[in-house]
Amino acid sequence: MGRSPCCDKNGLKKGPWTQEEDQKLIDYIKKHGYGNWRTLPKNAGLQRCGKSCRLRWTNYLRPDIKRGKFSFQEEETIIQLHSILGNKWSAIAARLPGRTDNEIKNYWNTHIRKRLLRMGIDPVTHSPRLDLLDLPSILSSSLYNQSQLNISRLVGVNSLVNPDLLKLATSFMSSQRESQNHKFLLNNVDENQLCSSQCQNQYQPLMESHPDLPTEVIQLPACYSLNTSPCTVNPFSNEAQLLNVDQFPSNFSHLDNLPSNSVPSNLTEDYVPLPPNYDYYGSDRHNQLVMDPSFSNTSNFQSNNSNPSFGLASVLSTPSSSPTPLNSNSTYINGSSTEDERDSYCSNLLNFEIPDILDVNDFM
DNA sequence: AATTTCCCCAACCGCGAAGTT
DNA sequence: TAACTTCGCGGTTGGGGAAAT
Repeated sequence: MGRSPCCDKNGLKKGPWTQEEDQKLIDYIKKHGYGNWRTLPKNAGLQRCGKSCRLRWTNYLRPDIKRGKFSFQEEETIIQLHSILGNKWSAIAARLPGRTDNEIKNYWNTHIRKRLLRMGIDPVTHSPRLDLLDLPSILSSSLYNQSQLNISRLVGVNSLVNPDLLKLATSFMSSQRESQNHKFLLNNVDENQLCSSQCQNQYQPLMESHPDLPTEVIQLPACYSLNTSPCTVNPFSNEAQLLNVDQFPSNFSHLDNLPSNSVPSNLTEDYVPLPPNYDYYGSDRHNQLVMDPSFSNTSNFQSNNSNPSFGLASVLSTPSSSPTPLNSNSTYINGSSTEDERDSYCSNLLNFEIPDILDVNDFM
């Protein structure tokens, strides 16, 4: 309730900070510490509102801030955490020492999010999006040529995405590879009747409203990794999971029968408990965000991938409840027919539920 | 070289939660 | 318990630099 008065109304300065202002703020906080942001600017001799001072300090001047490019490790961690926490940037930042929520949010919106989209991964649900499958790029990758695509290990996707759908996606690729031997692919969706009536029903409304949408352009992540080089992750542990195109059903009606809220036991096998040192980096405001130990002790959803941080993957992705709709960001292309426009259709195929055993609140 | 477009990121805005009176 | 204050979070904006034309 209530709100602090706007800076404008007090005639306070806005906009970029000068070096002098920075120095004043640093000097004051060095001497007196921070807190009571409302009175701080006055005491520090700054013509700024407390909010602005706090933001400047927490996002820029704080001595423990790590500046510079995000490491690959950090990127992976962000993705994995985002799959669990959604747009809880402060919670994500709490687990990335030296990074601020603002920095992570910016990095997500400007880099990671776009990259996931290009890779055919829904940045909100962290699920592969069949509607975004970009087979040409996948097929051109050495990864694919080596038949080493390992969808089940896609970071952040492997846990709750319906395994049959992963098979489906894999099979799409297999089938397309087959057809590539004869001619350039991507024109066989209809011919091969790969889309079930269910799928077609989901396509239908969008296709009607956007007849120009290319039905053949389907994108699957070559690897849920930011590494653009061929993935080196383990191949499918069970090659049988890679369905041959010939085995692929002519329709997917069986998907209707799949339990939407079940997590196959084999999907939990890759998980080990969280490392015990899940703590944060100092700032008092984040101390409350330490990982709940009860979770780390009981969860079976920690990935055993090389990432030392989170491997919870998309177990607790932020599907429909995500506060940020796909099209909420400026990177979301509006207007013409784009890959983003295709985001909506068929996505229901990848819906999944959070198992009851997990309490999302443990992460908050 | 000039202009336009794109992209990034620091900073702002508004809301809700938590704390205080 | 209601009213008010303060703080923190997430979404958005816009200035400026880079890239493209």
